Amino acid sequence: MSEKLVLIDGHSIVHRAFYGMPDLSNSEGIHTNAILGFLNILFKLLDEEKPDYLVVTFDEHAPTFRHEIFAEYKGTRKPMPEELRQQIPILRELLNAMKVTTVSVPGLEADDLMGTLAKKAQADGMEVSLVSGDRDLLQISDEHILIRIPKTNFGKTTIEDYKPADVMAAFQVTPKQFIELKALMGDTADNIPGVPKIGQKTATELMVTYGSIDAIYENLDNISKKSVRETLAANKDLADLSLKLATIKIDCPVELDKEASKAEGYFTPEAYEIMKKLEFKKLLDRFSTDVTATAAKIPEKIEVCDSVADFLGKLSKVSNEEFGLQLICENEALLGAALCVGEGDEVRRIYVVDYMRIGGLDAGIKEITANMSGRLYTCDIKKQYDFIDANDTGKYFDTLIGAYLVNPLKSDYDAESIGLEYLGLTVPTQKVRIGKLLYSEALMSDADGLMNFFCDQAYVALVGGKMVAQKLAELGSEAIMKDIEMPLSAILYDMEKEGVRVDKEGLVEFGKMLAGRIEELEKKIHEEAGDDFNINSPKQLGEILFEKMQIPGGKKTKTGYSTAADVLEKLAPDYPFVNDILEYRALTKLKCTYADGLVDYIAADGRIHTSFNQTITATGRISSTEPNLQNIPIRTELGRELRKVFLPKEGCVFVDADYSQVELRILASMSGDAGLIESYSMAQDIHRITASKVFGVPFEEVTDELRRNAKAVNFGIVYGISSFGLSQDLLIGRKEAQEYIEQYFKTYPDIKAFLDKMVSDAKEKGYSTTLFGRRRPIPELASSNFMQRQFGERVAMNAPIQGTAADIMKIAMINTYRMFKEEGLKSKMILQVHDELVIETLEEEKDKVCQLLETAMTTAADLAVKLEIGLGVGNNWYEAH
DNA sequence: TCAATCACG
DNA sequence: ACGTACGTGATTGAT
Repeated sequence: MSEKLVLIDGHSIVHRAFYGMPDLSNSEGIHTNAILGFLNILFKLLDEEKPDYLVVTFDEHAPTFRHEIFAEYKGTRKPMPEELRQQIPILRELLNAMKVTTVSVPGLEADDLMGTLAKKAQADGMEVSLVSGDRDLLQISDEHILIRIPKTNFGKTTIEDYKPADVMAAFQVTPKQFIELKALMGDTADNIPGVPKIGQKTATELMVTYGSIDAIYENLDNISKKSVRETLAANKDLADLSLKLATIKIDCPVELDKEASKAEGYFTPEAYEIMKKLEFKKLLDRFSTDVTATAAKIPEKIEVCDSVADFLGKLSKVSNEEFGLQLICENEALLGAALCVGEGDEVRRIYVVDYMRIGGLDAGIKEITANMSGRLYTCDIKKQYDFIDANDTGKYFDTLIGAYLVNPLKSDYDAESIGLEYLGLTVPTQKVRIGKLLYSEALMSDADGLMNFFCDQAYVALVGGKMVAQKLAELGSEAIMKDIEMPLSAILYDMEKEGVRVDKEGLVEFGKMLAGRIEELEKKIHEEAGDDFNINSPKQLGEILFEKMQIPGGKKTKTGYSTAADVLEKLAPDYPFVNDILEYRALTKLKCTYADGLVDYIAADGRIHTSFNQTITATGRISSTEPNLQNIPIRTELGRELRKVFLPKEGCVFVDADYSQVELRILASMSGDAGLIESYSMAQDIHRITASKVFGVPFEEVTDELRRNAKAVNFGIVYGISSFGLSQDLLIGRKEAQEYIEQYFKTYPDIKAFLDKMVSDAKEKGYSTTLFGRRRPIPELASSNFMQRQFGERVAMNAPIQGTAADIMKIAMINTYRMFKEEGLKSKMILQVHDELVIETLEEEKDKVCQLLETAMTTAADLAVKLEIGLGVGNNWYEAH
């Protein structure tokens, strides 16, 4: 079998990758999307083709023969975006480290190098794949030269392949003719203004008829269409020039160095280091363990205790110093523990199992943590509070939460990513260590894997945790960690454990009721459409609406028609059918996500135990998953009914407390705008008074519509307002929206100044800050892309406000928790919905609870405006809110 | 696994 | 000339 060579056009592929991949950077802010996209394409090619040789070509910054014959050559090209420019030297360095042969010759373009190498290799009897983003290369296509053009869209890569026959099929011309076709169309002379062009259709026709540019000019008189004839006649020189520019040289002075270009051995330690720095986690898996072994390593030795007492003794001994502790918890049982102590070369790892659960490990650890005065580092403490005393959380440091505070934008916070980022360690994942086994199963069948997994975690918790703690100190975020996040972790643990009681029968009943109506609607919709299509498929629905039924209001999304609610709502008045769709959507949502969906989460105790996640959001809010209890319907009456199935336990009621316009109050206070502050002291209804001031109407004469508009502007301000966004929301013209905004800023001038300052500060520093010092980096502000930058600006306006609101609610929760404890109440916080708290309380405690909530929540922050709350009491969530 | 949709603050 | 409100999570259909 003949040998195979893959040739890659470095510059064109890296460009493709850059524009096709979503923006991406590592934690140091180095953009990496083009590099990653390039590597994805490279490895896909290697996997697919398994070539014998690989060469990547690059252009050099030097004039080429094309510049000599045509001075303006590529002269007016758009400059390369800074984000891309930075990545190219890194990519070349990486390719070097991977021992990939890169060829670049000053004065020669990548195209020419590739053309020459390809033709020579073919002459030597090789099969060649030539990979480029540039169609000009199609002229090189030959019997043994396959041209491959990759397309990357949002990280997904597909490749178009061209042999001469495919060129023929696609363009009706041979590879040789293809370049003449391009020359005829003036493609290569793009930069010369004022050149009339011949369209692809005409050019193809001419080429098919006459075969070459020369032949066309010989037959100029036979061309019937006058305009074409004249254009051709007037531009003969240009066509020749175009042809010269676009013809790829196949006689450059380069040779394939077979020895150096062997397609193997890319996964070198040097490459590993670079990819690690770039945080290409998926690619790191491709390196064999002997390569990763040369990288930084966790000390291997583990001291296994043969008795629980021995372990507890050792733990007790270090409990007044800093130590890492990772508990093996499963189903409220403690199966074992890993301890990490010491510093530098003296780091020790100590391990114990208590799988029979007779050693008293659980009680021992609880007692030691209750009395310790050192600092406990761990990964994900919330999962371990069953066995860690929670009376004083200030002495605990959850390394994952710490890393989140350092940078809340990362996608995951686990020992692997923290180990990599802070220690340069490749920590094997749980899957690598014990596969899909449960801890209890691993204990029996892969005890070593389990031990290594937990000892690694304890190591990262301690050694990585110290790095994280140091970073937090540098950022001035220690207080947020110690006073807010760590105490909160224990509260969230309690809330999850407590859960919320849900009426299963009620939920099932609600689902059944919806099912009937849904079935009717489905039948009706299918009848009206004359087609049993899948209403849940936006693709099918779009085709029915905008093609079959010819409803105007066409395209929007990449993949076809938009059938989103805001589009359909505009059509609904004219088409009752569309209304049925909207109702169908609303009902199926209620049934699938809520009625049916929630039933599956009701535990044996009749309650739903959601997870409150502390390391997800960019702004500092918490999130709720499995199930999400922060998006239970309320905006429509039918949806709101669902809240009647959320019940307090026997003998209890719900007390529901929510902040009143907390974000707007924060805005008023942080900006110090006297007008807005005064508005809050003047009246209860902030939207009405805003309308009165902004639109210059006496307070009593503010119409509902004016109030609605003012409310929308208030919201918009908090989101980082744009006239477009406001116009969409209010269904008004952009100009009108712009006037509202201007009027608003005129009324409250300090708001405008404040928002501007938030943006300029964030631009300067690269991050925004809440009132309590929580940071959010905003890398988009440095983007060369206008859209990205504008997004960054809106984020810079919103993040301090939303983030401060999150801080305040967290503080309020901590206040509440402590007050309940001090007062000896049995009441439990069970839900948090960003600005709302739900308490399950004994009937006799409810007045006290209301009073405490009022204090806890309104004193959480000292603002220039009062913090106010709304209180409700009820026998279910519907009634209480 | 992703895109589209829609539920909440 | 672009295409846009901020922050989440679950479900569905299509790939």
